[in-house]
Amino acid sequence: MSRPLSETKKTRETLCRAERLTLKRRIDELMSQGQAIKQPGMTVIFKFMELPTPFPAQVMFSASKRNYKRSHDRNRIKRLMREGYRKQKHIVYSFFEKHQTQCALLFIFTGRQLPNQTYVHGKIFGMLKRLTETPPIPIAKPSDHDEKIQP
RNA sequence: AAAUGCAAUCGCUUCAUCGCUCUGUACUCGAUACAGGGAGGAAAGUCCGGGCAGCACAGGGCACCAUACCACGUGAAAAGUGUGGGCAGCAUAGAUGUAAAUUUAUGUUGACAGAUAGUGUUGCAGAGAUUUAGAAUGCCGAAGCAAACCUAGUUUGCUGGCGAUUGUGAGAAGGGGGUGUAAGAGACCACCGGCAGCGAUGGUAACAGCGCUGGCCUUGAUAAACCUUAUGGGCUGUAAGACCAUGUAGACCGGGAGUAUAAGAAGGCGGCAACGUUUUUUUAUCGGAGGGCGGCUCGUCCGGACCCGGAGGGUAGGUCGCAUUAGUUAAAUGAUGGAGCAUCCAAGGCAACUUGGUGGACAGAACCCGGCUUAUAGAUUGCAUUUUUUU
RNA sequence: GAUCUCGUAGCUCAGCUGGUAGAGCAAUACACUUUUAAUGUAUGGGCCCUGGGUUCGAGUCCCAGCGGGAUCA
Repeated sequence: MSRPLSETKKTRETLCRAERLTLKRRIDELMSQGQAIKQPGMTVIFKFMELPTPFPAQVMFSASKRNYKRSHDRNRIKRLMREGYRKQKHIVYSFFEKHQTQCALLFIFTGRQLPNQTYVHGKIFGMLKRLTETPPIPIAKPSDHDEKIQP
């Protein structure tokens, strides 16, 4: 499963399919058992679990249909979030690799108005910084459900 | 030149860096490198239709639904749509005319068959709303009866006659004129108008104008009320459907039906044999129970023993369907910067324009195709009308 | 992707074959009561989701849109 990655692949600012969360069963598990970090405008749900990918994390992005009726608005928000994550993912990648773990991430945009790139970029940066402050759980052990959300 | 209406087209361009998706090729097989493709006019709404799939192979009649001026394309097709035409309405302009109006041209709009096949509805108002209606305001005093008087008659009242006038209403039984009459009325006459029928002419046709009738004129509106006529339509929908994998209950309850007939072949058993019996299978006849052809019925097909209903149990993963160079299964087109081109704002200028700033309409394919509808900053082109300016 | 329903007073709903808008609760005022509640009487409140069309006349019929809700193997 986990083939050793070349050093260039890890450091380059890419986001291919193996780095995205695509399986319905795993998404359901993340939604029901994951922990959440909330900030105004954005929420992150994450869970340390074993993933069928050489990358240390898999990610997905979402925007609520209730706040954004039009599909092109939701598409744009997801594209902006994907761009921000792509540029800054090395922050969490190095952190996860140091602790020998894998993590599933779900970014939910909860704002009301259509944002621009700099706003989303800053939000993603703050989120990733706070992720590095959480105590990671090695993938060998089952995750603890009753863990408190970090302030 | 501007504005408005209609029709049509476009709807940011380009460069650099980073990144996404599909296909192909290469090798050290990493999801690495290279090459190529990569969102609209509406992709939207799902309002119509087709491809395609299932319901047995998609049959007849009724019911139901849809459509409705004509010709030619497109289409399986009523349709829809394109081009051209006919008719009707509206607007503008011109001509004739005192005027009402008529007519011509241009533009534009029209769910544009039938109300003389039948049924229904037509509130309120009004005398009366469609079986030759009705008498409120009215007109008449010819005819009949009665009374009075100045008694061959006149007046008044009642019976009566009338449908012109006023008024109501969306709509009141063709128009104004004459004859006629007690008063009146298409009751009659000429003209005009409408409808129907017939005839010939022009046109492929819709239709047009013309002529004729001892014809009808008592016959409003509504079919987007039922309906009539003509034409078309079987129903359900890609969550259709096919295959693989996993799993389960051929169990339970209620109801119904009962294992056909004949011939041939093969095997088993009994018997010395003829033969008998039983199982499997083929053909022919019959086709009960029940079911299908999603409304009913006819007709037809399946059905050789199980069928119908109830209540439950189980699985809910994958591949195909699925794309002629967009293409996926949490679903790809983005970000940043530079230059240009629009919009908007501010300042300057008589103006062309200059400087600075802002910053790009509606909107994102999910099986495909055609039509319709809706959203749309702005730009361009054509036609028509109006206004102003110049020649 | 497909199929189907519903928009009427502040709320929940009637309104059948077209004729001009109704019920219950709520609100306001008055009466009763020391006061409130309950009760009784009266009153107001609607561009019938929006825009066109048919018709003398549309909540109702037809067309298009907007918004809510439900279902599918």
